Amino acid sequence: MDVPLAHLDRPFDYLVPSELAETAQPGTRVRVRFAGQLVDGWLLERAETSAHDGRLTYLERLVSPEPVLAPEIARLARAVADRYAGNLADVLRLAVPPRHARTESQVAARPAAAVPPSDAAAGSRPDAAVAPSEVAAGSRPDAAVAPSDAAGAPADVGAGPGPAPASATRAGAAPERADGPAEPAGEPASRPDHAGVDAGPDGRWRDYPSGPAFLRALAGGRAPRAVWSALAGEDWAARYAEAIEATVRGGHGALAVVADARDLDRLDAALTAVLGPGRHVTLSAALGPSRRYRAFLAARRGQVPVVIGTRAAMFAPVARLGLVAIWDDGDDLHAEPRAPYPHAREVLLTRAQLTGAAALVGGYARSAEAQLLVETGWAREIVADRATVRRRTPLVTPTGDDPQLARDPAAATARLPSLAWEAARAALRADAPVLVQVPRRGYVPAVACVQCRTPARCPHCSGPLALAGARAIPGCRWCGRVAAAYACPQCGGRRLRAAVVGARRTAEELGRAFPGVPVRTSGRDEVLGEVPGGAGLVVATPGAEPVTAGGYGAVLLLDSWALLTRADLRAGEEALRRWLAAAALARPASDGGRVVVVADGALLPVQALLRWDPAWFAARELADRRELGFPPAARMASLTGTPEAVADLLAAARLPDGAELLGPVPAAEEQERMLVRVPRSRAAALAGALHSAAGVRTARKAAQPVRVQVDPLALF
DNA sequence: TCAATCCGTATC
DNA sequence: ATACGGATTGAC
Repeated sequence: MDVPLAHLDRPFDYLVPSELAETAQPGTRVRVRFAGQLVDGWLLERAETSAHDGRLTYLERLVSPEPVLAPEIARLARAVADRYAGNLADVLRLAVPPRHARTESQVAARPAAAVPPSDAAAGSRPDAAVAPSEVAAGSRPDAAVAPSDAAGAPADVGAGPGPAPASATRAGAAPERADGPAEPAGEPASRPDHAGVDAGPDGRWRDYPSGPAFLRALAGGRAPRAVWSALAGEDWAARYAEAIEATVRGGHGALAVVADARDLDRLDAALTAVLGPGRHVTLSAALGPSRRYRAFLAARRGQVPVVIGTRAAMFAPVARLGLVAIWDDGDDLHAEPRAPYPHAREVLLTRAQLTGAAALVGGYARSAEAQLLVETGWAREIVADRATVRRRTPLVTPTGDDPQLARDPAAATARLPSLAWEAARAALRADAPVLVQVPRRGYVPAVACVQCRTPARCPHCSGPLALAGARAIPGCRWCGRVAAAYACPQCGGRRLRAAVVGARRTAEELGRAFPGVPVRTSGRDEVLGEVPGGAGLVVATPGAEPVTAGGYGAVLLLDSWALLTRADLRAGEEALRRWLAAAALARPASDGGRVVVVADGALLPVQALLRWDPAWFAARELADRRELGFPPAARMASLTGTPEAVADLLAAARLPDGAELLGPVPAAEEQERMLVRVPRSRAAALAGALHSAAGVRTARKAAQPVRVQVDPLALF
């Protein structure tokens, strides 16, 4: 029922009129009379009986005979709704693009060319849909629309779709052993090429000891699950294309999600090179309604075995799904901003869990969530050995805590430390391009110790301290306590200051520091995909770094201070993710590739960059989060609304044992925000409790809404 | 005692 | 939204 009210978030039974007996199949859109109104709905299941004792009404009409909602997706949507304390209707709105009638009739159902027939059993589920119901349809219109338990209530999966080691181990899905030898040890000291696909079935997965085994498992139709740390200079899109190709060769379909249009273009090109044209579709919100629906239909009808896209594709139907993949899962674009705010990584992992598909979570960096997958044994890591890492990695140097500015006056005005200036000059002399990464402005400035720059955290709850306006007394953004007598735990310092980002001007100033060198910028307004080799400066904001054919001679990471002091739980992780993404575009040290990061080399994220060891950092990060009780070690939900509404919801909620309330802190005007924290083992119970409580309120027609967000991207 | 009305709740 | 049931109220 397309009614986003929590207390109506369940199936309702309707009679199927005999003229719709054939066409009203599960997965179709229908119109029904509900509480005196005509509303849209989903036909979830046909059944011969109904548990409802009241009188049943007939379906009003069939919107279209196209069964757009695949059974697998119906189950997935229910699981996602449950995980995020949301409604099925909301998730289905995200999962199935709006119907485009003209497209639907234009694109007459061609015979499925790509993949062996499949569908209801998408993947390998024996228990998918119950009661297809012929009988009811033919004779009397007494069939019912009822998904009820079949698709609904995913057995309490403990922590939900996330890593739940116990339930994760299935015969077919056991992570492929990272078998040791076999692969060429004497890899020639060849440069990582920044373009091009290697010959051989394993492609360049050979650079990772367990890589070939992963590909073999995919090609063998098995379901390995991997967290992949890409080497510097890695052509990740080609590797993804190879993994997808292996999956298709193994007789399955694949789905890959990337963060933005640029990554999508790259993957699209790589996939076309490997699979040939017409074997995949791309799905993104940017396509527009008609093309989006067309691509969706092609996938739904099984005409292509592979779907790639941005997060709009995370629910895409894929016949015989054999692999779900996500690249750079730490990018916050993977978080859906519409209710119930699901994250692409979690959705894809849920799909892997539900269908027994393989999973690939890759990036130059590793998120704490990915680390959790590794540590719980849900997935195996695919990493290169240290010797290979060293061979591929540029030379990374920190400028130290108090960077000495370059002597050159022009460089000094650009706030360029001498180390950075020299690295850039050397690269330009060698006729190599130089990448300069500067943070975008607009970050909420956190406060940190003036002396040692340690970010200031609340002594009570470890939340971030902030200076509200001109007021000199810092307060906690989580629990609202005022930290009047704050003393830095590191150095005892008592003075705090806000981090201020000055970014844009740097770009212009850089041009002056290197007269005669062409300067290009890539950022929000205009994102460059690729720049030519040869001497030149490229100033880019994080995420907008163009690639260049031979790799950059030098990469400068400026104003890292602003990244590191963001008022965000993930500041360190995010800084490292952005640095690695930029540094990965540099040539290896053996080719003179250099990276200069303007930061203190003692800081953990900087250390991780120097060593090029994202796994090590992720392990530290996850350990910290465990200690502090932060996600993903704990599960959190935020409740936002007027104080009365939030209190009302909490009063109605039967929170699980051990639930902790943090806050309130002021949110938008007249609004406040509460955080609820539970151990991971209570995650499902928390979501259930919040959803029921929301149901109590919608049933009562409470006027003031409360926004419930499980795993909010930003905790403050 | 009965009907008009109010309120809360369910909605196939 | 609207329809319904049960409780409440007020007039006969």
